[in-house]
Amino acid sequence: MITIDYKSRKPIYEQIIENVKQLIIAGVLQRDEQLPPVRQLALELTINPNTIQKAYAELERQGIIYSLKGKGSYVGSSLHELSQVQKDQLFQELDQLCIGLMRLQISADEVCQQVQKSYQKDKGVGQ
Amino acid sequence: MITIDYKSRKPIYEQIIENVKQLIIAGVLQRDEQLPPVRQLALELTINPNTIQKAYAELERQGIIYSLKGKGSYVGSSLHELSQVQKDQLFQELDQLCIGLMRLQISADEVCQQVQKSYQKDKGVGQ
Amino acid sequence: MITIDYKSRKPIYEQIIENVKQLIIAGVLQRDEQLPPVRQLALELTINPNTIQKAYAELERQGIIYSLKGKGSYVGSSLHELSQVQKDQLFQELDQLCIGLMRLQISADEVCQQVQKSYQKDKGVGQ
Amino acid sequence: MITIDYKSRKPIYEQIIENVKQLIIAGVLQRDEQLPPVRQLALELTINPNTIQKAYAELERQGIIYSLKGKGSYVGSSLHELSQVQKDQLFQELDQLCIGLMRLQISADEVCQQVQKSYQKDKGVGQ
DNA sequence: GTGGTCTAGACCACC
DNA sequence: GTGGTCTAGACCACT
Repeated sequence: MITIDYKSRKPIYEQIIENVKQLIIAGVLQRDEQLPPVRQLALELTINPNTIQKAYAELERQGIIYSLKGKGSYVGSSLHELSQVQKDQLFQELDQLCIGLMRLQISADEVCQQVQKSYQKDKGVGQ
Repeated sequence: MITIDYKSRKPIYEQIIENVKQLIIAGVLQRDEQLPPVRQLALELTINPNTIQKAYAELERQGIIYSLKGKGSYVGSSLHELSQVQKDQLFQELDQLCIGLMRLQISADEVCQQVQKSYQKDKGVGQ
Repeated sequence: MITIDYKSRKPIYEQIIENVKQLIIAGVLQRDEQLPPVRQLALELTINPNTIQKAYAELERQGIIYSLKGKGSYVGSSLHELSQVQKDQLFQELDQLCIGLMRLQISADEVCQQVQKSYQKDKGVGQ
Repeated sequence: MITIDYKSRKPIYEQIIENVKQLIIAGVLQRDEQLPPVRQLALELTINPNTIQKAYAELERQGIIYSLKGKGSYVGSSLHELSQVQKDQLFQELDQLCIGLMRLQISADEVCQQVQKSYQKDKGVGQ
């Protein structure tokens, strides 16, 4: 459900944060549903529990999830414009990327074709 | 000519390397043309000269540029498939981005429109 | 009668212990009087009965109360200097607090005024 | 300059956060002044550097300080109502404390005397 | 078993 | 030398 890119420059704990947010937006994780326990997720991803803990702590600080000591972590309520913020962030990254692509004399059309290809390839992955 | 994103996670010296490569590929910097001196570029970007130095050193190690002690740094000759490698890297990043966008239920078409917009906006910047 | 601060860092079962002790010292709970049954108190405070149980167990270990299987828990006899120990603890906390207040350039007089206000506000609550 | 109460229930990293905030408010740490480096402070307090790091990270997140990789951490600018917030928090703790003190039949006057004593004792410490 | 905190020690990128 | 991230392993409080 949650995938990590170990080669990425983005810290693992931030990747987890992004992942959880997206899963909530996509409706995979519902309101008040329990998140995978820290240790279990650590085992699944073969990552140190502290790293998961850091991600969950930040999610709680943002009001995205809430934690009950000794019980677990759960999807919270304050998710209003989560989706829009995420989208803006990704579109901003896309913008940066396009600057680089332009400099390589790559046409917008070719980029779009590549986008279509990515969508085909990953179809069904996030569902 | 060279732009730095200080908020980016990508190290400054790597941003410089990328920038120089793209400028060479785009033909802005020609063969045997002199690169901006380390100190001057450091002043322009208000960056520590060591950081520029590190970028230039790596570019020389890769054979992209050559340096003449006491004279300056110049665009080298071994640029064969520079372009293709760069393109592959950027397309891979684009791929990662698409995964996130799909999860937000954003259609490939909307992404392509955004790409077109970016191209319009930045037209002429990199030239 | 017993109040819990769920946001407090002090564990719930310790808060209960403190509360019971203070109620005994204040004379609200008399010698050999029955304490609220574990399950009832759990319901009132919407807390896990185990937590109440843990508090009562510790109170019994300290000799403050005694429990009769199948009957209930009762206020015990060994209460000699309970009051003094409690007072010392609270005064120590007060001391810590004053250090922080001093650093904020808040005068002792202003603190005292605040103390008076607290006493006014809570008058009758603990009785 | 920074003091930790190891017996306190309040996590060490939170105590550090409070301490730094108070030092800034009291004017001991000025705008753009460098904070003690993570490792140095860790040595002074004989605390793990990770704990200091956690405190600094949270302070940066709150906009109280800013960090420059490889250079250091510095006092930031967004300190507007820091003082008032801190005061409110401490007064709230004081309020809680008074409730306990009242139950022990300790008069407001006696509490105030104790406050005066604390102020005498710690005079000059925070300066 | 679950989250929260802390220690010890390591590596990386940047200055 | 400095901040940022991560691992490994531990203890505590709560359910």
